[in-house]
Amino acid sequence: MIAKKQTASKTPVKTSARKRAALATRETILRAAIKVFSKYGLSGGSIDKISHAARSHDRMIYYYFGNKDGLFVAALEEIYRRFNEAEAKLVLDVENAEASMRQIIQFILHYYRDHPEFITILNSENLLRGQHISKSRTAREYSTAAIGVIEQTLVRGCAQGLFRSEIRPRDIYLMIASLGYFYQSNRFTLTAFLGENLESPKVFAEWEEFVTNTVLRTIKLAD
Amino acid sequence: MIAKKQTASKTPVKTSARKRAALATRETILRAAIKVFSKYGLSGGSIDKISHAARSHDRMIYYYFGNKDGLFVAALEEIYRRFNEAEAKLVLDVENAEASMRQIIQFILHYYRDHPEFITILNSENLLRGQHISKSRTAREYSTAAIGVIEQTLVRGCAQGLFRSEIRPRDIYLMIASLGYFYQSNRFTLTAFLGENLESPKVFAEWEEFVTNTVLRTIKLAD
Amino acid sequence: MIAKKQTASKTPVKTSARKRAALATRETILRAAIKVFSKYGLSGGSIDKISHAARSHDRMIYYYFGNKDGLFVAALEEIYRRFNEAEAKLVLDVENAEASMRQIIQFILHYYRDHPEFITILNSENLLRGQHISKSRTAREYSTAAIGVIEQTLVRGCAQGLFRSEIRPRDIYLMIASLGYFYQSNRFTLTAFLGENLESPKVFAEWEEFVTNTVLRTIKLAD
Amino acid sequence: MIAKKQTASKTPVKTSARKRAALATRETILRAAIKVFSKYGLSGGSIDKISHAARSHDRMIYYYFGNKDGLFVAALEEIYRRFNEAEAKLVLDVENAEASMRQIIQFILHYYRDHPEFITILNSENLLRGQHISKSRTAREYSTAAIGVIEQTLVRGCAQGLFRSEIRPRDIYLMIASLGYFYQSNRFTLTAFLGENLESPKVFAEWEEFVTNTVLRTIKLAD
DNA sequence: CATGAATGAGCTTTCATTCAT
DNA sequence: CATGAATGAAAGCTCATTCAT
Repeated sequence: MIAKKQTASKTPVKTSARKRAALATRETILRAAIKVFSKYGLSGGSIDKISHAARSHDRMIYYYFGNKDGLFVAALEEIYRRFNEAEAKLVLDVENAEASMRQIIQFILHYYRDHPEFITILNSENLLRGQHISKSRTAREYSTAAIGVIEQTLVRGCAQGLFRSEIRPRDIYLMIASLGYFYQSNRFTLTAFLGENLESPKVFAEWEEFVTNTVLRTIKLAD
Repeated sequence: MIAKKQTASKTPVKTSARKRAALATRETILRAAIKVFSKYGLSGGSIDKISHAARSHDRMIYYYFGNKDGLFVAALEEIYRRFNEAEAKLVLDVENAEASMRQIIQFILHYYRDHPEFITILNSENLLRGQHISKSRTAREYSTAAIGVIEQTLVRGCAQGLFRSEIRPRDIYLMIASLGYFYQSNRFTLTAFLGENLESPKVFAEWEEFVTNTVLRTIKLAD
Repeated sequence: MIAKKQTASKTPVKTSARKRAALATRETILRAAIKVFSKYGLSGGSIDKISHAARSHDRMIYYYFGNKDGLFVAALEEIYRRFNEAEAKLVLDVENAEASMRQIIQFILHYYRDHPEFITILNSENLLRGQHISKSRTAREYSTAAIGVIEQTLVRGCAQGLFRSEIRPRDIYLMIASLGYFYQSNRFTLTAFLGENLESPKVFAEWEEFVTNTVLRTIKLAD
Repeated sequence: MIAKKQTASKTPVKTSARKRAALATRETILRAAIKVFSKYGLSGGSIDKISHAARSHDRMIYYYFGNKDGLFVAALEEIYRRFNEAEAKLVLDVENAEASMRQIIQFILHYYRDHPEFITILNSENLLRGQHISKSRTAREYSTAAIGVIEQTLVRGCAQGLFRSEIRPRDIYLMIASLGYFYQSNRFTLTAFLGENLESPKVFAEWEEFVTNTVLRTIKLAD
């Protein structure tokens, strides 16, 4: 019933081949699950589709993740983890607050564009009214990091006399996320709606520029 | 085999009781479908759940909508129709461009807040990569209206020397929609993420103000 | 419940347009039923497929034929009727018994080839263990005619000192029917089985010749 | 998702009890399928009827045969296999070609009489225009054997100066099959048609004699 | 660590048929 | 004479999950 978590090895020096194989199976299933859930949603992404995509067996999913919900939770945590990992690698120009902010905006918009599974799985979770994420302890930790980066940049910009002081980091985070997320999440209906292909590089680049200008206009002091 | 569309009656003066009842059945099913699809998504929203919610029978769904996809398309077009209908009722203060813009922003944000089915069904459609909307002829017509309102307001503001002229109406439409949509669509994961209840009236009001200020800051000429 | 038969008009001189239209509907449905039952069998040939093929409505089938079984019975009797009608048009060379027999064989083999629905519907009825035909009064009448033609020819051949006298007409009828029917009825499995396309004109012509020779060899006195 | 064929065990010495039980399940289903398809045809023979007849569950049919078509193909191949198996057991009197031919005719006619499922399932397949058999690799192999027996007998009879040399084995095969098959396949409509019960042993025996005499008359040299 | 077998409930869809006008 | 609306049962098939090794 209860999913077995990939526990830390007691003998860290020499992991047995068996254990490594097991981890590989677990990872393969998880990767497949992310792909399938991303494409079909939670109810549309069947255990069968996933085990097949992972070239494994239904039974293994129950072995490693307990049940379908357990697998979905693991998928959800994994996509958050990946986003965080990517963000941690972001090297900002500490000298230049505006450049930093541009980098952050670019990072978020590009991450959303290049990781559609991040968006679709989050949407699935929101369709379920966040019933999994609310139980997860890891979610909050990740948010602190994400907003932290923005906060530091805003503080630096303020100190340099470039940015407005009354701006809340959380609002800027939401603003950038909104402008990046909605564009990707709804690109299919928007494409039909606007009669313009939002997946074209040119259209995306224009949007990126608009977002960057708008965010900076929001946080910068008037010249 | 073929879904019957609710066609205009040939004898408009005297609609028979049966015909009225039939329309009612169709409407009841459609309303139930919107609710169920909204709550469970396309694959999660079973025909059975819908017919039960409509106090009708599975068979009638096929009678009126052909198949599940046909019903989903009808639901999709209906939520667009409703949004458009609501927007058409919006009475703007033509004298005051800034007030107009505030009204538009408020309308959109409130509409998203009060019609979660609009958001979840659009998300479902985007999960399916827009496979239904791309076939719909009505989508484009609706968009023209939605952006048209913004365009007129921008033009008026420009003429009055209040707004910047280089702003594209489509960008402002996307901006407002993004800021309103993402907040609602992702409110569950965001609530867990931020540790702040985005459904609280106070938090919503603050966001509304932020969005309004930000959009106006974007379009207004510097004082 | 009970199918309404196409009753004889009370005013035979002047059939009303309405009545003619009704007959047309009935005939169209019957023709469509024969096609559909022929292609899909009784259980595979749905009321819906038939009414659609007839460009009519399900309800009309019940109006004219009572229920699905009634329609099948009508189809069955119609294909027998058509066969009989065609046979009645057969003009035999009364002077020459052997030529007559050749004509009969050719007629049967060609009729089976050109009317696959005759074969498939009979097969459907036999799958149902003849449950419809056993109730039909018309079947026996038809058989008398069919065998009668063969009997007359055999008798003439006998009188002319050409044919053996101990031959039973019923056996010859069964023989010709067997050799013609099996070839057509099982042509798909035989084609796979023999690796030879039984639908090719050349292969059919060879079979026709073989059948003719064999039947004549059976009934003719040794020279 | 994919039908599992009953593969040869990797450890042939010691088959587990579970594996044996599984094979039994598969076999029971297959046997039930043959009975049900035989009685109701392909579309009339429902999965439910079959699983019930096999005292198993719907689900197991999909587990072992993939889908209904897969089950039908298995049934089709099985009845061919059985016929072939029975024919292989046929011990012919090699010294006497005429006796051999009588044995072959008797075997075929009796097999058709005693295995009505062979006939009805073949008819079902022909209704479907041979869509399954054409994909089967085994069909051709069986035919070679069936005709081979006749060919050998004809060759021997020729060598003994008893049979005509210009006779093609394939025609004789078709002739015997036709005369045996049609009689059984259409016995219900023929019974109504002829007013004679073709299932009575006496009538069958007479037909068997007629067929034997006719075939021999066809292949034998005139005395 | 892995797997083949089994299960029962649920899925979307089609069936033949009847009702009310 | 014809038709749109309605119905309940059953169809083929997939679902998440557990059992026995």
